[in-house]
Amino acid sequence: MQMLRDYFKGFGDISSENMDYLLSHCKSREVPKGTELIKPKQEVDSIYFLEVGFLHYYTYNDFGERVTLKVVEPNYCWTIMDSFVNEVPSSEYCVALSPVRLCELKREKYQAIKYKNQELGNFIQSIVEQILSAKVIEANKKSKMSIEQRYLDLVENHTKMVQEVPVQILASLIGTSRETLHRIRRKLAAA
Amino acid sequence: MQMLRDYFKGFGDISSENMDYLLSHCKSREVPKGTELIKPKQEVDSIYFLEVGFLHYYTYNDFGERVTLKVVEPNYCWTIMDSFVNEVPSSEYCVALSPVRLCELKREKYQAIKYKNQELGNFIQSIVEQILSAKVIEANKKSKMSIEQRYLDLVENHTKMVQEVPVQILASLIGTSRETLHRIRRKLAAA
DNA sequence: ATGTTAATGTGTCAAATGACACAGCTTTTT
DNA sequence: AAAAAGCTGTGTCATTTGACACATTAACAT
Repeated sequence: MQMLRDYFKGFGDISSENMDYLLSHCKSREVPKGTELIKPKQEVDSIYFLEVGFLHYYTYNDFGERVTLKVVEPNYCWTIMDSFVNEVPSSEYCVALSPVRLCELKREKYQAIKYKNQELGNFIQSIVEQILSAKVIEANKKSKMSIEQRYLDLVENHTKMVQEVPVQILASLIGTSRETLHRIRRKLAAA
Repeated sequence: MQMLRDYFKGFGDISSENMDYLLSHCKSREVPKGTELIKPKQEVDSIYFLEVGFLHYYTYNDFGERVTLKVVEPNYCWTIMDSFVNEVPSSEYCVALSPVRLCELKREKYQAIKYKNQELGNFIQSIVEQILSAKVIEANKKSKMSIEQRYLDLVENHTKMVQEVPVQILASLIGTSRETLHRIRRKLAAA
């Protein structure tokens, strides 16, 4: 749980009682490689915090191609937002790409934390605001980068992901085919 | 203000006193076409709600090309998240594409509302959660759609925007060149 | 009203991309 | 251990795209 504790700390100060209360509602869990954590039609009622390994969050487009929406890496908090917030079934998949350890926070627990006391309410509010801000920054950054720049960004800022996740998944993540990503890698290796 | 009132109502129920309190902190404002609402280096300390007209939110990439990040349309709540949340200068532009009427909510007012009472605090929290959810859904949708599908989506769900906003801006918004968008339009017109 | 700037439509051409096809490896399954 | 399944590297080729150039039209400023 130390990793999650540090993650929370990054969002601001909070009393140690409240921090312990928060952490006591999160349950650690091990998931073997290949596990389908989430399938379409399933209701997602948890937020996940990844400690070890990688998750593949993906869906299919109208042409039947698999599209990677996100590769979740350690020290990242993730859920299927639509399903979690609006209490509707997921239409997407999430599979463990490697042996994974994660912390799970159930919706009821999340709600309980929000209303436990003022400090916790404000703390959660602040986290959600900061995550929203990060999402918008990420989307804007993606919009202005070329495919090659997106790959370089992965290499630089997500080195372990590039090493451990299949190239086809990375290609889809940055919005191209595995062949084109391969050409980019070949070009970069030559330089 | 009626438009903003209805917008808030869409996020859930709230007492009429609190609704009035909320609205009393928002200031309506008219902005002529071409106004640079926001420039780089400027600190953005407001949230904007658009009532009439269109805003062009854009930046420049490393190749010096202008990239449209968002076309803000009526009944939409918008700000430069990074600047607003983290209190840093903007690195992006926002210009009125047409005569605009908007409501402005300053950061201090926003903070005051959050802490005014429990119901307002929860209400704001719920809005931020729902906006976060919408952002993620939007980004995922974009990831799985082709350029042509994105354009068709604009035609279907943002008809007025397609009519009033220059094609080059729309092209950039959906992630292509104006020539390619033109080809798509020609093809669709033929069918 | 008139010159100026911005936006649009269109054609050509070179470059980038995706679709296939297949061989070589690695990992998983039986 | 053998078979199957999945991932990777690579070449060819047709298609798509972006870059450029330029004519036409619309919007704006003086």
